[in-house]
Amino acid sequence: MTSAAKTLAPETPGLDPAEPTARQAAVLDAVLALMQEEGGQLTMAAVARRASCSKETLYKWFGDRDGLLTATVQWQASRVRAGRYDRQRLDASSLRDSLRDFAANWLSVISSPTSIALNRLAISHAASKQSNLGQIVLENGRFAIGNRLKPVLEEGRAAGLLAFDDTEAAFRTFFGLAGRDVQIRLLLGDDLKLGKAEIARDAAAATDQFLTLYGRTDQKPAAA
Amino acid sequence: MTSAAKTLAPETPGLDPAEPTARQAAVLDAVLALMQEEGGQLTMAAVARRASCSKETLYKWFGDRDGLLTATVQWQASRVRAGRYDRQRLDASSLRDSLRDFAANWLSVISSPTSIALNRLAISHAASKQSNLGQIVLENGRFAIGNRLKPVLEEGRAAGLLAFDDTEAAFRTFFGLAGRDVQIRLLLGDDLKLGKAEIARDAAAATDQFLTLYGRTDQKPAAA
DNA sequence: AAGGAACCGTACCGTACGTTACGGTTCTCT
DNA sequence: AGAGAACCGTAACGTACGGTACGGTTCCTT
Repeated sequence: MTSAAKTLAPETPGLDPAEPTARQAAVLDAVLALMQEEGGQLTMAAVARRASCSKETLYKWFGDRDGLLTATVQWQASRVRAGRYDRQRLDASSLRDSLRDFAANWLSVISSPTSIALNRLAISHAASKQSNLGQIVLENGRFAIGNRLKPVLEEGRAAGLLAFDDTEAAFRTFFGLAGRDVQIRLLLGDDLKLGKAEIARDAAAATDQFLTLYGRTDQKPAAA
Repeated sequence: MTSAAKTLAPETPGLDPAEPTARQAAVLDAVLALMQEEGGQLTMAAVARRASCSKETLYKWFGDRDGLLTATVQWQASRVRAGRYDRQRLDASSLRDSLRDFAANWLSVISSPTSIALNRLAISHAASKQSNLGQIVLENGRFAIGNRLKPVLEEGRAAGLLAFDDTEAAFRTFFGLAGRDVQIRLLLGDDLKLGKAEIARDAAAATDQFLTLYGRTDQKPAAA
């Protein structure tokens, strides 16, 4: 923590989170791959070996081990930007579809090996208070999905499809209905198996429950 | 992992999880205290210093570092056995009270510094696959509350107050409604403040939502 | 009181790993 | 082609920490 660890890619000025070069991205992918393997040998030497680069280069690019891990977390976060929900005309059916997509997408994310490894890493570091990995993961996970879903909820309310006072509270209910015990079980090593089918089913169930709680004129239209 | 690490307290035979002696319990409490401090110096030397005992004794009693941590987790688990819910006659009101108590108790547990530290530790170890701390924590957390709450749900169903097919699914919904994003945020270091008042309010809200989803003839009896 | 077990405090050992240093190679620029 | 930067592979260094050894002290047993 003494030396550089500031500018990640000097050749692309102006970007603060610092877009990594292709080679740097390959290194970060190596880190991601490495931390998903159970043996968990996440050492600088292992990263250098896996990425076929020298340790000197790692330190030159990322400053220290913490910088490398932070860059890795941000790198992964930067490509989860998928799934924009363009505002279409909202009726009961499209709202339900949107919610289902959100829930299914979220379940897919939190059950992916990458997310599990990343969250474990960030949680470990949150214990030692040595970095802000936890904040980064939160910002790109729980809070990011909140910021993307809340406009949908408010549009649903504006369209008379949903009824709630506190958007945040409504979102947290949806979050709980969708996620339930999945994330904590996976983080603790329970081998919960979540296939596409289960995710789709659970996302639909959570959405139906949410609409039961917050839907307005909408009710059970014998969906399934 | 080469030497002892089997019988924790030879002077109390017959107990498999091995009730620790008073002195040993003091050591385990030192570990618990140590892992709640942010600096997180959870080394054998630090434990010995904190507990005013020698490292040699630690190794004699617990075998190795992993044995010490496992004993600590089990020690903490052994005293969360509080909150037995004696089956009283179940009416709508007492069921609602029971559910609120469960939710409030669970929120208190997961927001306590001890639980946070313990879960962080277990999650870190789940990454390295080096022990079964994760399983122990799951067994005494998520699954323990499930086993205690499910009978209540089934009594509620038997009494005609609740309607559901799958007890496990109903419990998981309750779990999600109560916990929502609380645990993951706390584990990742978000400084979410949960006082008694918030817990009581959130537990009541979760219970009301659960009863809306699963209650039978029961509805909003203008409780508050 | 004598013997011994248990235990404390400290010193010591070996290893793992973060970090730095360096020689040799490849790539870039002019 | 030649100079210099960037980088790879490997070696070396220092420290932190898990685990062990040992002398001295307390306490229990007989």
